[in-house]
Amino acid sequence: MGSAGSEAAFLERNAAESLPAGALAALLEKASSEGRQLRVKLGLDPTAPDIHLGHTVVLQKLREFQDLSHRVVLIVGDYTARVGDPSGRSETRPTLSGEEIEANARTYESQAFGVLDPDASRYELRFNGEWLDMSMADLFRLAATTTVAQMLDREDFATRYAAGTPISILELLYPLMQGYDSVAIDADVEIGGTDQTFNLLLGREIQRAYGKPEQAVLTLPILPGIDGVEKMSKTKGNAIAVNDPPEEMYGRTMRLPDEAMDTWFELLAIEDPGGDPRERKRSLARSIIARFHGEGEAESAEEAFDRQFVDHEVPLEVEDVSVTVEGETAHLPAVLAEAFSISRSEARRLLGQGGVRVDGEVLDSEELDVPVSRLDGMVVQLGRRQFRRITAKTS
RNA sequence: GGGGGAGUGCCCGAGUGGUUAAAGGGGACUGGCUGUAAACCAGUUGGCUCUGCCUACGCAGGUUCGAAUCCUGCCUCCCCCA
Repeated sequence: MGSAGSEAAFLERNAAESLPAGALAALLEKASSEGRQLRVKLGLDPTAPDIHLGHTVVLQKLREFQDLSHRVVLIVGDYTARVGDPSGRSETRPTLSGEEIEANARTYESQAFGVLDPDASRYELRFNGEWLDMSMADLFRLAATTTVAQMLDREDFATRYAAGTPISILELLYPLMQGYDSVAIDADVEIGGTDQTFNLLLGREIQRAYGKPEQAVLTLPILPGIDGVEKMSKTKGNAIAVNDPPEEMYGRTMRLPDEAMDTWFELLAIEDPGGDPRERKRSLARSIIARFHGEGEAESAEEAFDRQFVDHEVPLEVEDVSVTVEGETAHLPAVLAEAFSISRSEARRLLGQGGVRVDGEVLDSEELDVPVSRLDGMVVQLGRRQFRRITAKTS
């Protein structure tokens, strides 16, 4: 099985697991001998339209399949999203309207095309409402495929169950719906992070229950966020989104702990130049920006970074804000609160901690009322990395 | 249907009538050091017209000079029994 074997090895090289063993190679072989494409599935959550680096790890893998001329099927979980909050206890996830989901999906899609090949012969986008809007009878059939014991095999369910944390029936239904997606689109392969292992494998069970061939499962390691520990996610604030501005990408990458660099280089498939940690990280940052914004942007982001954090100068581009003042004196807490969208109390705290600068000079926390001329047209720095150019506007 | 337990600040988690804006930890933020890394040191982490005032311990009432702490109703969750 020569080439199919080496293709499998290539695809599996940076994967966490390829299950069951040998299945992927066998599928590639079969596809090649039958002259057909493999259908490679990825489900996505339409509540989070912005793609971050963590998503790109999986997308990159899909791209590799495409480059081997297989077909990627992205599934938008519009139906599951409309049902509402799956994890009963996480912050109320607003149920989205059809239009919002559609819009999110399109945003996601356009961002994903930064990595994926949009060619229609190798790409397909589907909404699972197409088949999940099923009758009770159909749901019964689906629900009968799996036992509670099987569900409790999943580690997070088992943990939560043991800890007495609520698990809604709806949540138990989610893996089933995801598995049914594989039935509906005849998935040959499904890809996901290692945290999806259970769901992906359950998809096999469900396919079998419906008399379909079982998909191969390829899991990829989870990319840690810029805290270097937790899974990258927007809500945890440790993500770098592919459409973040270059300067922000650069700065956020530089905050990555050294220990996480190896993982990032490997999972993002960026060449590691070696050398001292600082240079490696700078190179990592440039490569990330180059990938999503181009070489030129990478250069200028680095220059902006050096200017701001190595030379400690005010950035070239600073956001302008106009702030309302009364008369000739400005009340600092009020001005800062308005300019940076924080509370006045927080502004006072920052002032007291020496965290506010005007033109590089720390503001005296004793004087809360200053002449307007001291602020008007000046660049105010809050903490280490927030800058605003203030324009005073008399009310 | 019955019995028991629980709901505290961004998160976890102490506190069972008074000096509690609420211990401790985590996270986050600020300052120092530095490579916007790690480690470490110091501090902050409800709001405001800020040497004080207001609002807060699931929700709504009540008892009391005084409640997160006691009582009543409601909501939510967990466990056990049927």
